[in-house]
Amino acid sequence: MTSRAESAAASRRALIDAATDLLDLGGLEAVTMRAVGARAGMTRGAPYRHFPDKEGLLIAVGTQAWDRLEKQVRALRADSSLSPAEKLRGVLTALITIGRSQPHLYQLMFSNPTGDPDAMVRAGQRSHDEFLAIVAALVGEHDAGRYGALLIGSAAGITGMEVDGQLGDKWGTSAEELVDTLVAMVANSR
Amino acid sequence: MTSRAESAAASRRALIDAATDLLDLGGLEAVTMRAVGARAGMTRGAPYRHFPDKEGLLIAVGTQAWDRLEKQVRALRADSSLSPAEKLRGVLTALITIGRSQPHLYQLMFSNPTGDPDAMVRAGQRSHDEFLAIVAALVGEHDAGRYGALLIGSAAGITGMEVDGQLGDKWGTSAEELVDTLVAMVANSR
DNA sequence: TCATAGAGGTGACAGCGTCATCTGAAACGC
DNA sequence: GCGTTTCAGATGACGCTGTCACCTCTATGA
Repeated sequence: MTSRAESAAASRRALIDAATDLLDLGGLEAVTMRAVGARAGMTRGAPYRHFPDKEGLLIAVGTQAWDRLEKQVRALRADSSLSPAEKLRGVLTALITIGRSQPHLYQLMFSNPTGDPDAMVRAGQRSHDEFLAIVAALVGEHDAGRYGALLIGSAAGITGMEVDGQLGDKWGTSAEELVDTLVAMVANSR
Repeated sequence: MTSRAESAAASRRALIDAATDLLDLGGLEAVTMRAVGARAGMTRGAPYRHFPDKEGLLIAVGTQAWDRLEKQVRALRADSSLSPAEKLRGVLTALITIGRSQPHLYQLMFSNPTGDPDAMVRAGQRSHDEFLAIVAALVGEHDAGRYGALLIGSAAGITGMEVDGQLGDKWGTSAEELVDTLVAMVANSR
């Protein structure tokens, strides 16, 4: 029934899920290898059977989150009932939603766990490719890179402010309003 | 000559400088209370005479960086030889420059050291106020908040991508080009 | 059937943030 | 001028962390 490979894969998944839960519940400082092991029903040394070190585990957590986002973006792109601008708005809204519901995970996705400078970048590569296709449909192939980077960077920064609670009180606006403004500006600039 | 208050202030400054140096040299993980004390010519317990804990020291480091930026923004705003759009471009470029020359400090400025959710926000308050005045001169008082948040968030996100080295190879653009695009879009949207 | 590989448990170590306690010198009341 | 207070800094200690070496046990494969 439970072959060794199966149980190893299940353990790996349990560890990633435990780390994600701890991240959501108590932020990055709550994610200790000991706590992750305990929450996954193991002891402190067990995670090292599946990940080289803590950073490796965190990269796996971020990769899983990027994979989930990629599926959403892919679905949006395939939805023929939406206009290019609506698809773009959908992607940026999905980003905001992650930021709001899982702020610590969101920060991890856009962070750079010391060491490999672009491990998390690679994790988000497929999402970025999907996103680029949506942007290209709106502004054309030639400007897709420039506007894509502008939109992703802007959305990331805006969501970051939203996550830190800076938007509402201080600037009197919301992340959605800013994204709408941004999409409208890009669509008009063509 | 060196009264007690003076030497205490000097020690405090030395500790902040030491922490900033360590941050620049080896990232956040290199900033340990022990190393900060040692670099400032003291022992590990000494920093606790000037800061309640490590987070307090980091907030002081971030506050100092925001204060420096505020002076730059203030000077830009006062420079009557610049157009509103040029002033805006100058501020965003200053942000990019910090991100490039002191990436870890930059991340700290926009991070949220666990605990007080807006300690760093308060640190940047005066910079933000100065910035808001510049934006208001460009898009009018009514839309200043919305466009100000959009611009700050976008610049922060774009610089973050630049810091992580994502811009050049992957999207084939630069932070300056994106900021120029952004400023042009905002100026045109009026 | 038996050797092996690999998941998981356990003891140990150095480094960390932090605190209680001690020391010495500057500041202050008289 | 002298005793007292205050406070910067030094030091020992504690619990927690990431990580490793080593041990145990069981599914796997010849």
